[in-house]
Amino acid sequence: MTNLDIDYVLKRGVAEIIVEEEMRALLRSGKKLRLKEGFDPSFPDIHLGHMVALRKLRQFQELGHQIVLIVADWTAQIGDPSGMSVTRPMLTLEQVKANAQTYMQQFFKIVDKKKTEIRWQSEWFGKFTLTDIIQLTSKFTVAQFLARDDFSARYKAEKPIAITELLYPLLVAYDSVAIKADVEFGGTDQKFNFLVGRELQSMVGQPPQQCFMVPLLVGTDGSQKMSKSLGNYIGVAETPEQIYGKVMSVPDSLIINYFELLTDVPDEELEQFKKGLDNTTANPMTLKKRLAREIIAQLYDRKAAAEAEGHFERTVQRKEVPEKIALGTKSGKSLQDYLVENQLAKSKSEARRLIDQGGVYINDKREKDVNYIVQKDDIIRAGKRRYIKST
RNA sequence: GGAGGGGUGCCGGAGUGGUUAAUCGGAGCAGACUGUAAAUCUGCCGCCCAAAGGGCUACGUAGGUUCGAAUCCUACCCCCUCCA
Repeated sequence: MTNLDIDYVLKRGVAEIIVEEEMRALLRSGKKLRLKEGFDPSFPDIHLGHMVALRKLRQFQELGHQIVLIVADWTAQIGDPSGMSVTRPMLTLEQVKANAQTYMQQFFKIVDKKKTEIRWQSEWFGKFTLTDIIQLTSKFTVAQFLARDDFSARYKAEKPIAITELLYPLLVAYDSVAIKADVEFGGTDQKFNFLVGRELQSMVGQPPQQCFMVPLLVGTDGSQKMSKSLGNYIGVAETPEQIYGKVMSVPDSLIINYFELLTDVPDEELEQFKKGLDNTTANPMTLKKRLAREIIAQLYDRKAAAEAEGHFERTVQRKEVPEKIALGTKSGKSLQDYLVENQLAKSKSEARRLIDQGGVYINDKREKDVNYIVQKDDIIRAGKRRYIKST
């Protein structure tokens, strides 16, 4: 991540910059820029989708700029309208603090802590009065807000839009004013919010922020954007083995995209990868292994990446029994009961199905008898890769 | 205040008296195949009984009609849209 040049930072893995020319001018000016990044404490887990923007923050830090991380303890209560999620539970102060803690642990795996300033929304919204809110809301019209993609889509689809949701972009925009942001970072789904921030800043006489948007990363299912609620995510806090495995399970069609957004493998090399995949001279598996290593190396280190790879090769590719196997409960029960007892199956019916379908192995031999009595030190494998050893 | 629409399994969404544990899609799980935990194909996919098979619970909640209800009736709760 050395000799970063501005073109690379502004082009690689970037969806849109508003306004690119102003952005370049700012970078040339030599000013230390304040880069805004918000975080919703109801969702403290960071996944690779977030990592795309965080990597950009990191690059800007290396160019000498300042990150301002905003803990959105107020807007968390509203919920980002783009999520269309159910009404959120109100978080207690302790929960918010705990989540912030968790979040930052993950955040600083990618972003440099020393060049980050942390601010809480409550610093300014805590003092907000009704007058402030009326002033703020009077600056925009309903039509402007309904123009926003997901609002209009929901409106047309006769889906509900809470009034507080209209407030969300305003509050986020005000954050930009409060911290005097020069640039705001996020996914393309944040465009509207960013633009409101930009507009609000100029209304109050601040130079308007630049909007730096990265593409939304597609999740491991290969179709929808990566998100925790869809279950198609790879969390940055997961173990190297988990990350490695999940990266390998990403559809082959996403390989190049992931390299582009999540690694610094040079563009020229990616060009070769692409050619190789197109004319099938490159094996997608090999590329994904590289991809997995690159990602893990950023979140942990090269060594962890190599180890995760070893683990994958042994357990998945060569189907070897892993070195360390969790110990199960006492032997002497029927296999069916034993699976349930050790949570390898949720119910007896499920255990039966698993056995009937040939998904259970005892000491490497498929066991089809649900009444097999589990012996001491049996190594039981349920499904592809869940192992347990009886005691 | 008025009018209308709706609440079904993890999610989406069919079904409007029996043949419905409930079409279908997605997710998930398993198997086969594969240089990948990719793709593809096949199967499973409420719970319980060793099983052929059987039993129990389930379609917002509570009652009712009926030999039989997710489907009909009554009350209640909740959600959405439109008009004002």
